[in-house]
Amino acid sequence: MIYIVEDDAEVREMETYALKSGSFDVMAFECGKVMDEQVKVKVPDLFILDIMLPGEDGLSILKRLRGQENTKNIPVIMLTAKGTELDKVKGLDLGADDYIAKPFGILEFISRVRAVLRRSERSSSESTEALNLALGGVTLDDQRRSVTVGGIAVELTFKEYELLKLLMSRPGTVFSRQQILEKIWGVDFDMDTRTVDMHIKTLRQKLGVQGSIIQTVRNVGYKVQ
Amino acid sequence: MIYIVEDDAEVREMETYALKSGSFDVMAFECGKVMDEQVKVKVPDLFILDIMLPGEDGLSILKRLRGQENTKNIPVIMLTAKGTELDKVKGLDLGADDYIAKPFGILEFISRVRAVLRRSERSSSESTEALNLALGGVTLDDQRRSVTVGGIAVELTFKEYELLKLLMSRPGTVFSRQQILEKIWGVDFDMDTRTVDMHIKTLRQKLGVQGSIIQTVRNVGYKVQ
DNA sequence: AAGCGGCGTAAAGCCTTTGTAAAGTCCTAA
DNA sequence: TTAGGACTTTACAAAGGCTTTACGCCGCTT
Repeated sequence: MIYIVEDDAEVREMETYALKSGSFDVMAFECGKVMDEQVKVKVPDLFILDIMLPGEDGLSILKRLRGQENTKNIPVIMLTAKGTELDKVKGLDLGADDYIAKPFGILEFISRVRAVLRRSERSSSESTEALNLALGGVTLDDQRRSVTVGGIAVELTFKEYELLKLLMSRPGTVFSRQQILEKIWGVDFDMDTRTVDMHIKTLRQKLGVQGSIIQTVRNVGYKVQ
Repeated sequence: MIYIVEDDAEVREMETYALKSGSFDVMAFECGKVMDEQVKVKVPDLFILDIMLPGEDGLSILKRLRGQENTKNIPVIMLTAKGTELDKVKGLDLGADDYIAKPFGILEFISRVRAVLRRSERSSSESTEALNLALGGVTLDDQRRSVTVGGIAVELTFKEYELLKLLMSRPGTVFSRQQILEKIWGVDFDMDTRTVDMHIKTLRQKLGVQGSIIQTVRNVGYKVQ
């Protein structure tokens, strides 16, 4: 969810339209005051603030967001009119995550929103990252994207690696083929394929003697243990 | 190396003496202008700025340092005379790493300098600085910005060098094209481009037989090993 | 025991990803 | 302004993984 504060109705609708067409959830507000109410209800993933606003300006809103515990780590993109103003604002460095000068193209706009969200996502999940799994003689180092069996490195392809990582992330838990397809392959998949079985097979093969840690649960799916 | 800006000669010598006795390298300047010349020659590990200065004051210098690419991540300690002034300055939060109120004891001074440097070192240890890498027959000297293969110097362009440096900074770790674009090309890159592949190609070419240390990880990115 | 559905395995074609050359663009220095 | 180098894009070739197809085996049900 993205919250926008922009006083000009036309610009506001353009931005909303652009982001929605980029398949983001958007709520737009005319001023910071109105947005504050909504922030109490739900904290968004990103704020987009116009700098020039009647009443409280964007910089002031930014400062306030940075001061509140629940919003201080939410990324903020500032929008500003003139190039000269942009430099000045950047120089202030009040902790916005990006600055975009008007006028801007829709594609650039979406792309920079995406970039900020991507960075924020990564930095927030960095703590969760660096999982280092070990089970039996099998180890998985997610930093290096490497797998060893009994200390010997094993080369896995992309799908094989993702599959093993998924299974090892929850030892003992059974994953259905449907779940596996959704997590690794993505969304819609007509459940009439042997692809998962295929990759399970090559995985077991490559894991050698440890291949038996991957167990078939008939009529349900696969698990490791 | 620590740079100090302090107009009072007596205080300046006291500070210099204190730090030298703490086995730091120090250079002291009477005003920001003089220091600027030296910064062009070499960027220090820490700035210590007096706030009250004739001409350009310390806060202004600080703002300038934060605005320049080569100094924006260098820690800064601000020195100020009165306790009341100290609070005011702290409140401004202009991004200094520590504030010390005069008068202060030599030991406290040294210990706080040490603390700031320690913190900065830790945070910058992962943001690759001044690294001297070697891997296989490939060496990278970041001081001289030179690369050799089997002892023979190889000429790299800017992007090629940055790319190799990034990859070699974490041998074994896979970098996605997206990550590479963000780190070397800058932030807002959401585009679909083969530029990275291109530079990988020329890099491998220039590294000759050692080109194979750069490995493709299909569907993920590149790594060196 | 036979039938049935689920699973294992192998091989081959397809399709996505990557390598590479070459043309094009941008930037900088003369 | 022009020339040169660095960088980027384009287009096509090559490679490799992914998916499908086909068939055999196994366990469960009837």
